[in-house]
Amino acid sequence: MSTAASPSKDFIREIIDQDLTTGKHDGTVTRFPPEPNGYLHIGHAKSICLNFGIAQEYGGRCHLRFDDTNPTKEDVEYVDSIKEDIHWLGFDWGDHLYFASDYFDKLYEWALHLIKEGKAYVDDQSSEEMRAGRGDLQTPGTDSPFRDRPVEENLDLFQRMKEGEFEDGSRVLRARIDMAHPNLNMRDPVLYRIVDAVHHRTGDAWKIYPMYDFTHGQSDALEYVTHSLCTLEFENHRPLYDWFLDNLPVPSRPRQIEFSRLNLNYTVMSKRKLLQLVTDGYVSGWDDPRMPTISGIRRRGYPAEAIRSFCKTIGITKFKSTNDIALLESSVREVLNRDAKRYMAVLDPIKVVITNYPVDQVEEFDAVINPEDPELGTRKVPFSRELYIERADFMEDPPKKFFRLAPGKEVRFRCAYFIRCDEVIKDDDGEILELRCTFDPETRGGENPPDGRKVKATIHWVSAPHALDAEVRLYDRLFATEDPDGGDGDFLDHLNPDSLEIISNAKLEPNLASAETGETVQFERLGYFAVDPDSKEDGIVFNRTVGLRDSWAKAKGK
RNA sequence: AACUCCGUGGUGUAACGGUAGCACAACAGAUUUUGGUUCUGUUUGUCAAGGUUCGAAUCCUUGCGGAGUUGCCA
Repeated sequence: MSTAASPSKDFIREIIDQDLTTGKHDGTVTRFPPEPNGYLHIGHAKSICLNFGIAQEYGGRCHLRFDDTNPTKEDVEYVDSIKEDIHWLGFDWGDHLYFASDYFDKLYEWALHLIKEGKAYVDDQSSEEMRAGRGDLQTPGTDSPFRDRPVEENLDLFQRMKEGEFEDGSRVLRARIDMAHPNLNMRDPVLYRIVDAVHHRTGDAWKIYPMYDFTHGQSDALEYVTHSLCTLEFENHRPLYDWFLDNLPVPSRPRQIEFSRLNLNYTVMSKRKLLQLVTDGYVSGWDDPRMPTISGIRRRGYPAEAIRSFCKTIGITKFKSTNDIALLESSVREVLNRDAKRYMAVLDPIKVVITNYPVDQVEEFDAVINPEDPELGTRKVPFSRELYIERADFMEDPPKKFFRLAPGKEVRFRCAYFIRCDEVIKDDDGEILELRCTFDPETRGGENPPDGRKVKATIHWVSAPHALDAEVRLYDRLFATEDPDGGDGDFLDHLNPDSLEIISNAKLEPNLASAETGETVQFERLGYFAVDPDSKEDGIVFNRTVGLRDSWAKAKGK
């Protein structure tokens, strides 16, 4: 369905098309292979949309495989959150949930195979010695003194490594390829290392663990993955990926294809840095709404559909690029404009008293729930003599282009009446306490009056006695500079000190009492706001998802 | 000249030897009971130099620029 919608295909889909037409494959199998050592972020979303998206489009399947070959870093906690995030994004792996650790026996057997073929050996060098022997970018490496160890000795040593006879780090199993290879990954890479740790799935069954390189391609082959899609930094691992497939009796022949990872400006994406933000308390957790994690984005109120459409617009290429956060926000607004219910909320209230409105009278006005979806109908909004409006919607001494309320000026209170400001009441410090205004009964519902009078602005309001109190958390970008990773110094130096502003006395239209946790609504003229899980019975909490486009703010800034 | 990969408006991406297009951003204007939405228009680009060709963003050569790679991480 979506294949017909997109006029052009990325280079990966073109390769798949070709493999299908040439008969190289008669189906398409992809996989998403996270290591369960952290939370997923929007960069992973790109890969998820690619792999699961291809499976959908081609009627194939996409496996979820946890790359759990390093027990010191991994945990089930991450397995669970990763599954949740993928589901939230709208994808499902069906019965195809796998773990690299499922293949430990097979991989061990294949290691023995290489040893017997003279293509792997046990190396007793320390990691320092190995590093020295590897050479560097310019100079070839030198052979390990253990490189020509007899097969029987290798078999014996490797088995004893497995049985836990040796200390961590004392020996490794290496492939016997070429110490002078221009690609460092081919200079006798490590296949197995000794790790004395409890694995979250295999417990203490293993004392040795395979490396990523010795695991990934073989796992793909065992699962009959046809196209193994990964990011660019694995490009120079591909010769090794292929070397294992060439030298092992694998059941199928997957192909690794690399694409460019996602970068976004004004944020960081590396797991290490995100972790530091959490552990050092710069954010409230992995799901802090300012984080680029899937859980953060979700809590912020970004719809999964917007993430998917964003991933579609940025495309798949091999060139390094940095996407503008504005592009993501534009996808978010597009979905939310279509779907979000509208309400009125006042974030920074000033009291307004309608002096000619009866003291105890309350009227209910009909307000459209979503102009993009008229079938949703209308809601009732109470209006009374005392109201709140936004402080920014009143100026005592307005500039020419200011259309909103000012002394002697008239505006429309949305869906209610034309209101004129007569008087400004201030305290001794000159702080505005309230505005005294009058309404025009001939403008009921906000209609233009019979005399043809017009106003230039319509502003939102909340009836004071009916208002719900709420906390609203306003988020801005976490970093003040476009590329916090670039340049000199610590990325933490680029943190935006104003990335969170908490408003504790926001006034909401009473209909908002029924908003559910996780729901994202529009506060008219302000932006989109999502109900935070911190909300309690007696106090609702909103996160600002993203503001509305604001051409007045822009004009004012000039 | 280590090796590999990559260079298209401000950003992201298309054009598969035949009119450089789309989205975001920006800037104008129209509509509007959200300074929202919608609609219209405008500005800005093929890294460079050679070559092949009737014709080059696309093919070739050279140069320039960027990224990745020297974990017993993935």
